[in-house]
Amino acid sequence: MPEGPSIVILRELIEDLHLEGSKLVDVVGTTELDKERMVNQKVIEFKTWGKHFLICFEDFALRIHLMMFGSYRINERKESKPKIGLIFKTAELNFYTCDLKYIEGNLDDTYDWTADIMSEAYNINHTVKSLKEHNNSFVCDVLLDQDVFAGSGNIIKNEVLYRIKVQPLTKIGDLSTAKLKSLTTATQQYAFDFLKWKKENTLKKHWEVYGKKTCPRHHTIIKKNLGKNKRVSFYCPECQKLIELHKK
DNA sequence: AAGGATGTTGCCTG
DNA sequence: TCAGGCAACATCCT
Repeated sequence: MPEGPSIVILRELIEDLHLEGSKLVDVVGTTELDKERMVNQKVIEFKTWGKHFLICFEDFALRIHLMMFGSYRINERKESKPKIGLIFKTAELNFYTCDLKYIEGNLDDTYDWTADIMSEAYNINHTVKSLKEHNNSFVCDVLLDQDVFAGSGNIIKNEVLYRIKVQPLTKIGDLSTAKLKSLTTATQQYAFDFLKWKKENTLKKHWEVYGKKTCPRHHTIIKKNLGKNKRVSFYCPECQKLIELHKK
């Protein structure tokens, strides 16, 4: 389910219901969280930060993270009980298998919006700067680091690396500033392509390496668990060579 | 139909 | 001591 663009789709679907300003009539679900706290509270806004979906109230927010297996239903219910169900007078939002948490106070104190690849506040120079604090990290790890690229996930990671022709085990310190800039812009660009394709239901069709056997240039793709997190990487050893070519 | 996967945290161990 | 490994959470598709 998740990766930033999918969470943006969720926010847009919910924004279409125009629930901002309305109060929660009831809150149900199997969560251990204090559900009463939200009853009769007015929702100010729905926001996203990376893979986080945020329901903002006067002085706190509910953070919903769909993790790997999360799902939701809008004005519908699944067979199973929701982890949390938010009942409004005119609508209900049900979330399943998700991680829930209250964020206290101003969200700006918790979230750096300039790191969110889907945000209008996303800032290329700021991201290049934070990349340079990870000179010794592999690019495949950094592309999953939510403090650097909030909202990027394993699909985005693999597709971006193919687009910019960088091998997953390249160290950030071995990339020129210009290449770091391409990495940063390509991640944002791919995220918005992902969003568009996901809406059209054509996302899979556009994958160039993720889940593929051969790349668009017909080379055999390598599938391997790489980096400190050992997440699966798909890459083309021909198109993405591990060389110092990018060093200036 | 078993196995793997768009994710993250926190505990255990050496 | 702390980094790395790995289980846990729980679902759906192939």
